Amino acid sequence: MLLNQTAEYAFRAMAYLASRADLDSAVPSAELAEAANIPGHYVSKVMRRLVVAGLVSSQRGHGGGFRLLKEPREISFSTILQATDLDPRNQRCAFGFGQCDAERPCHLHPAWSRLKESFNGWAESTTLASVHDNPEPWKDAP
Amino acid sequence: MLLNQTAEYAFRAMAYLASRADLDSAVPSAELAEAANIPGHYVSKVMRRLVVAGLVSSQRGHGGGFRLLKEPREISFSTILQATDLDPRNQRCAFGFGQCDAERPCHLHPAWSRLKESFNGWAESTTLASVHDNPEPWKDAP
DNA sequence: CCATTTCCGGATGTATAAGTCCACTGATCG
DNA sequence: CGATCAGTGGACTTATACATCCGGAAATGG
Repeated sequence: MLLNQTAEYAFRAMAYLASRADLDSAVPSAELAEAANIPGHYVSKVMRRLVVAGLVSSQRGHGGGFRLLKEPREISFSTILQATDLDPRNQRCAFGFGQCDAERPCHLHPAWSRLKESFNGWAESTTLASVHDNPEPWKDAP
Repeated sequence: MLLNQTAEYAFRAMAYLASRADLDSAVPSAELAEAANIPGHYVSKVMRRLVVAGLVSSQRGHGGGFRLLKEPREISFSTILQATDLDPRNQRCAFGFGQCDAERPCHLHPAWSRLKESFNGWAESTTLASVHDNPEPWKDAP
């Protein structure tokens, strides 16, 4: 619930990119797969979305790989979710029917709005800079 | 995202049960399917979970159906989520690996905790009583 | 009792997400 | 240039959630 598998991968990959000392060096997909615990052959699928969304750049050939296009603190979780087609902004009301909206709300619409607002707030106010909030390095994971 | 399809059905079914004037009369699955917009043959699957969880009772035979076992205000969204195997309390950290927990948190664990706390708070503080917050009746949906 | 109603639950089918595979393209280095 | 490296993207397979089907069991009413 909350996040799907592909979004999780995207977050971990982005967090890994943001956690490295040299943000300008390229990280090949094999390293990303290992570091962010993403199935080897699935990395390219995940990263492609982030490239298309303009969050990371990709480079082919020797010495190529992926790198962040912005500062970690400029990349909100919301933009990562948008890149993985989970844009929290256009989620329909889970409780009403197709036509439930602000003008013709269902019985539970206020409850839905509260949830959505709090999720949106979280996604927009949290950025990759929070990678540095926590001292535990990724490498500690066995 | 946020809620899966089965959980949505469960919420709508529960909301319909809570919305009726006579809470003690039984509602057959055919009526639930119609009212809560659940695929006809899938209603029993959804309702079974709610029965097992002790939120509703079921009765077979003529005049049978489902009815709430508690007052709407006693039924929190959290208990409905638990009934549909989406217990928000035991969701692992989406950002860390398998071994990410409070003692050995990953880089993004604080961000995850904030999200989880806010979701838990919402699910526990919202009840089916909120069905009456909104004047729009379900029947208005074409 | 018997007929009917309604839930029960396993077996089965379908849609979508997740994951794999591979031939291709572009970049780099010697 | 030729060898190698690394992302690209389409085709394919697998896993999981969603949905359907149907025989059966309990409850009710006549």
